Amino acid sequence: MATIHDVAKIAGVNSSTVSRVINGKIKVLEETREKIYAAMKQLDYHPNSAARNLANGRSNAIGIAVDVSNEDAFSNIFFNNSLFAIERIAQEKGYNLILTNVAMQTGNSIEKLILEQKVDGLIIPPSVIDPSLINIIDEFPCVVLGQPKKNYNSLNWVDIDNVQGSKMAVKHLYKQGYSRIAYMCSKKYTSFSKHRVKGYKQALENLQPLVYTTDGTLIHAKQQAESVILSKEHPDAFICNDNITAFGVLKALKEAGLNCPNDVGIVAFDNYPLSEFTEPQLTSIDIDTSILGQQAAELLFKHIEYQNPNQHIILESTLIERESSKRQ
Amino acid sequence: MATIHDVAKIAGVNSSTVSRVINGKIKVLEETREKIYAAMKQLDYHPNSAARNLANGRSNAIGIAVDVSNEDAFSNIFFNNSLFAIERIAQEKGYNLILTNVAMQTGNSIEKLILEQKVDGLIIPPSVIDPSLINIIDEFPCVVLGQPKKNYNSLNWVDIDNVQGSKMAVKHLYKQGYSRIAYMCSKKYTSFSKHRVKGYKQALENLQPLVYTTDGTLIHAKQQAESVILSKEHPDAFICNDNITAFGVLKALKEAGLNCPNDVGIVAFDNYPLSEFTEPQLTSIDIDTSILGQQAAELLFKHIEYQNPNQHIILESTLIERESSKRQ
DNA sequence: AATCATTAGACAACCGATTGCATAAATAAA
DNA sequence: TTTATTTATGCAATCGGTTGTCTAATGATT
Repeated sequence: MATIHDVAKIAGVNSSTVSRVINGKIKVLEETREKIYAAMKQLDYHPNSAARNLANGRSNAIGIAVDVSNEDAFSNIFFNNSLFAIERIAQEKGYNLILTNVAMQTGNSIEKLILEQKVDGLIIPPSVIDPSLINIIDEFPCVVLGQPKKNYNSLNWVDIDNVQGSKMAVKHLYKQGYSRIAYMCSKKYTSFSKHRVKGYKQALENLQPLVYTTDGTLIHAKQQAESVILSKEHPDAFICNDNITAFGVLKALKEAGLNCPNDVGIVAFDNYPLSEFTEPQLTSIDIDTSILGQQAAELLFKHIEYQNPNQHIILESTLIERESSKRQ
Repeated sequence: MATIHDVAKIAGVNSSTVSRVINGKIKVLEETREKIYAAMKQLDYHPNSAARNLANGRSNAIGIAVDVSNEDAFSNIFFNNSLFAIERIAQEKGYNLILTNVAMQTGNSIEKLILEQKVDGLIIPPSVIDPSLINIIDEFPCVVLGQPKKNYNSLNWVDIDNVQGSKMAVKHLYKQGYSRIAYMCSKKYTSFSKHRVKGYKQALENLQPLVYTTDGTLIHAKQQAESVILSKEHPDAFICNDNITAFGVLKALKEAGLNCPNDVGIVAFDNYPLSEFTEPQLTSIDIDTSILGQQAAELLFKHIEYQNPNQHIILESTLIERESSKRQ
């Protein structure tokens, strides 16, 4: 591969001049510029990124960490619109995107990405944050995709307003005449679920909360629902942590001979195309994960290019009323 | 950040010795080794990856290109198990994974990844291959995720046996007593669809093929199906290019008052958890995209670490019989 | 015409690793 | 004891860019 020195030789100038021309850091005679471009073309020159990174101390890459032990893409918010949005913005900025899954770690690669200077910034899920990582991150450009625990609140983060989402769901169900509202939570440990359950409990006010948890699979959601609706005083509405869970609950209701929405109502987080397909169609809390990713990326680049924005962004979610919560 | 020279100074040795100790390329006195490790620890030393890449001419990264203009993660095979599997293997090998979406390209970044030496190998979809890329790839380690066009057949690739999948579907439907089998194709231009349609046509033998295409959305699949089943001589079975399409067709059937499987049978590609949830449960052609990704990654590393394997791998798919193709 | 300012580009150090070669010390062989 | 061999480590070049500083040439100022 041709180097900058080869180009310089052919153009009859010094490599420093070539470098400055490439990076637009100098005024040169039109004639010189043309000779350089001609040489670059002739040699099909492309700057070596490692050399460039070494010289200017940047990697021109951002890292995105995900934490998924389970290959089921449906249940993983990162692997949908967020990731696309982040990739798009990185590309616009001329950055590469390095993807790493911390769940199947052989070393702690987030720390490696920072310490070996492989990335100029990071987008991470709340689940990977711990004191030792915090220690390393310090002022390193970083955005958390989801609200971290309170003691890590000085980090930049972007999140859906999950608390508000749950509250909307509860209020909506109340208004529709449901009174014994349960929460079917699909994944105990994510920050999303935690906040949703929190909002649910707050909105219930003095009533007794009913929270059930599943391992995230449709089957398990169905089983959980089955065991719940057997009792006489079963809930007359479920808020489901995601679409898959809702499908499981719906199926359980059908098999138990209960009508949704008349006997039991459902509101579900996520708003996949499939939620319009079910019978009844699912009332959903729509979270725009594409904007989530976009905001995270923009925050990150603010930090990289300018300074730590020290910002928290909470995105509103909207309730889309469909059939599953509308008694006839 | 501490450099190798800082470590060397503190350990009282030359940086070359530190380098060789780190890379295990030399026998040193136990005493020297200990001094070096102590210094590394003291300074919290981590080698700079750019310098390392520059010096040894490798990037320790592989690139994965995807070609998705549409954010709908459901319809995109890359973003599910394949990507996970690839990431896992890359991590095991100590490589980083650089993700790029060629569909929203501001430059042609696959070529950049190669020419600027940002990656040591590439996994690409068939859609991005063209003569100019071929020209650059030459003997560059590369694996295509999906079978490319015949004239690019010298590339390494991994694919599902889509032709066989369709054939299985047709034969299965015949055996179940269906005779007018249509193919509902969701995305015209992917190599997957092409081979599936091909297999479908071959298995039909002399019968007239009926191929309908959609834009990939559930809604459009439903509309297409509606327009088809109005005619008196409508198909009595559909092979659907993916689960989403099948859901659309199923919905159209229900609304038209046609019973599935008794009036119209369905076999669908993909085997998402949801296919067990529908009523009737979907007979599916299960393709293991996790193994697809794994094989692709393994092939790529063979090329990177050893030599061009010049290999094509075709993975069998299996038909999972459920209710949607079983007349009662 | 003499002086100063500006401009275009060259020189060389530097980024932080790796590695071929050289050398000193230690050990073995004669 | 001298020479040959092995072992442990140092020296310095190199990978391919970037950038601070210097110089020569050109132009402006008085």
